[in-house]
Amino acid sequence: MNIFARIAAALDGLLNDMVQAGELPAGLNRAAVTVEPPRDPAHGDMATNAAMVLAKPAGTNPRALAELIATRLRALPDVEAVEIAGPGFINLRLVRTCWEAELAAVHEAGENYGRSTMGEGVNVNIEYVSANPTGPMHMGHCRGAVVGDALASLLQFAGHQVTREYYINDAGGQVDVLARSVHLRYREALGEEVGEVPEGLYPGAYLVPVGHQLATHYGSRFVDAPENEWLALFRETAVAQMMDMIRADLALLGIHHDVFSSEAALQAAGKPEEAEQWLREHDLVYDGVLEAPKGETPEDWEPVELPLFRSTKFGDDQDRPIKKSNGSWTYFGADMAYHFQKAQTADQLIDIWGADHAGTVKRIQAAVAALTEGKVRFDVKLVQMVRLLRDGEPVKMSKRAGNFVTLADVVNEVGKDVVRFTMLTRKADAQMDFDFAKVVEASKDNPVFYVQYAHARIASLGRRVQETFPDGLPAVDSTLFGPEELDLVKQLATFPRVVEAAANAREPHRIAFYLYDLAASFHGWWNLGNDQPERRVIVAGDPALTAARLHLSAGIGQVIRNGLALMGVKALEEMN
RNA sequence: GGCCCCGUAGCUCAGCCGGAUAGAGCAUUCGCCUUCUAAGCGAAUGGUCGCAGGUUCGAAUCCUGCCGGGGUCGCCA
Repeated sequence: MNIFARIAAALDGLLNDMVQAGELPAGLNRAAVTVEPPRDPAHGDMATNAAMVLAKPAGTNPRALAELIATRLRALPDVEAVEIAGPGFINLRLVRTCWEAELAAVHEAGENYGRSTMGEGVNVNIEYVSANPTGPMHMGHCRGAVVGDALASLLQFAGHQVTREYYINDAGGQVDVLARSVHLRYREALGEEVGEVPEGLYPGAYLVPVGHQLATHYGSRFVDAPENEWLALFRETAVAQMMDMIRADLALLGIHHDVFSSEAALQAAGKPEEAEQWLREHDLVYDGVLEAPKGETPEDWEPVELPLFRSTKFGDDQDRPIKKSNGSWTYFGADMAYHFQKAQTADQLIDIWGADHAGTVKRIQAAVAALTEGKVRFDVKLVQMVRLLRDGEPVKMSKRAGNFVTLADVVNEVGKDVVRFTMLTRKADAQMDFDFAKVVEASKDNPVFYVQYAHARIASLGRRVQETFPDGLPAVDSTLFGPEELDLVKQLATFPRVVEAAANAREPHRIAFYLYDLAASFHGWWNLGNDQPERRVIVAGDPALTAARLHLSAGIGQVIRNGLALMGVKALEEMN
């Protein structure tokens, strides 16, 4: 239990005592009562809003109630001072041994410091990436991949059972296009002059080897054969190889999914039919005709009767077709069944989507709400687009000739850790720029560098201290800490809170911001030693002080490593 | 036209399930250092939190309506 939760629990117990003593009515809802660090550290170590929240339902005023609570808080052994301020805040200051103990707890827990049981083992399925298996990963997929993966790690660390899943869209028209593109490369491999790849087919050279392989394997038997004889075979072969490429690309980023689900397999197993039947029985699917979209009507608009899901019952603007007029499933129809399937084994679902699919969020949430009867928490996290820049100039990309920036290109240029960290330096639903020059810049305004630099400085201490104190150091005496050192410990102590809050909000970027703040505090502390050698971590001639400061530094390093681990970034031992 | 996201300092962005004088980096200005604890350090200036209402003891945060930017819009994935 972290230090804030511990004080919150003590407060809760003390409120119970007040009920017993008749100072508070029984049965008050305490859900809104918080214990958190105040915005201004001058107010103390922690603040609670208990008096303000409970005063009205208790029929008293905040200041009077605060007095009663404060009296009991003062009796707690961890509490050094209590003050009432503003409209009824209760500010408390903890005894310093609390913080000394917290630093010890960082060392004791090590890589587990910050781990939480908040998730209570709840089973969360998080689906991310799910790029179409028609080519290598490009930068458009990158952000969602990193955000999804970091969120998965974060939820795990916060006590959830996490499944990382990838949905392979191997059943739609695009994979047929892929198969036809491969057929062209297959003919090419057999010596045919194919010239320029026709419009509408995938031009990328990455399909050449697939064509070669098919040519080697099957010879010329499919060259002039009708499409129905080779389409499925070519499609499956191509998809399998594209997925190998995608897995390799993801591996470059350190991403490994637990489950790969195939849309084709889902359909072959009759899952969409099952979902449809269940929905029809509950009058949530009916056969109907949609109105033409408002605004401009498409020229080729023809009213058709289709099986429609009543998503309007769940807040969508329009009911949505689950099958096309040719009888095959729409993407939504299959996706609905897919989510239904995921909900069989998971307590909560999360999808990470590109913002270009924002328009379809309501219908899938409606479908999940319908099929699970509202029992499964389901979040769709939208990840906004990333603009690629080189020295401030937008990187030109044309889809033609496969001239797009691939994920592999970027990772090879700036490195996995830089890509991952940078993708987490904005909240997911805000657009961001990725400038090749800036992300590798060695300066204070590059958070990647700044955090890594802090860790490298700490790591350097371990190497250097042996030169200064070859005979070793005495045991740690944390009573030697001054206010600056204690402030750093207090900042470390908020890490478990940040983890829980970030997991709860499904916002992994908060870890990155926390680490940046922590690094900034560390650098500030470190810089005190610039003009005052006695303020350095390693103080020649003072082994006791050195031991204490080294202990704190190592604690900071530990928390930085733990945060970076959640982001999937390796901490550097030295800068190069 | 509908829907979704965003709108906070000159710029790029944080702001934790509403909380006490709204934060950081860059830029600007002013000092310091020119170092071997490495690619600077310290400080100051700077904001009607897009606008207008509403809910609340209390709103950048929640609700409604506008304005501006981006995205998306029948059976594509």
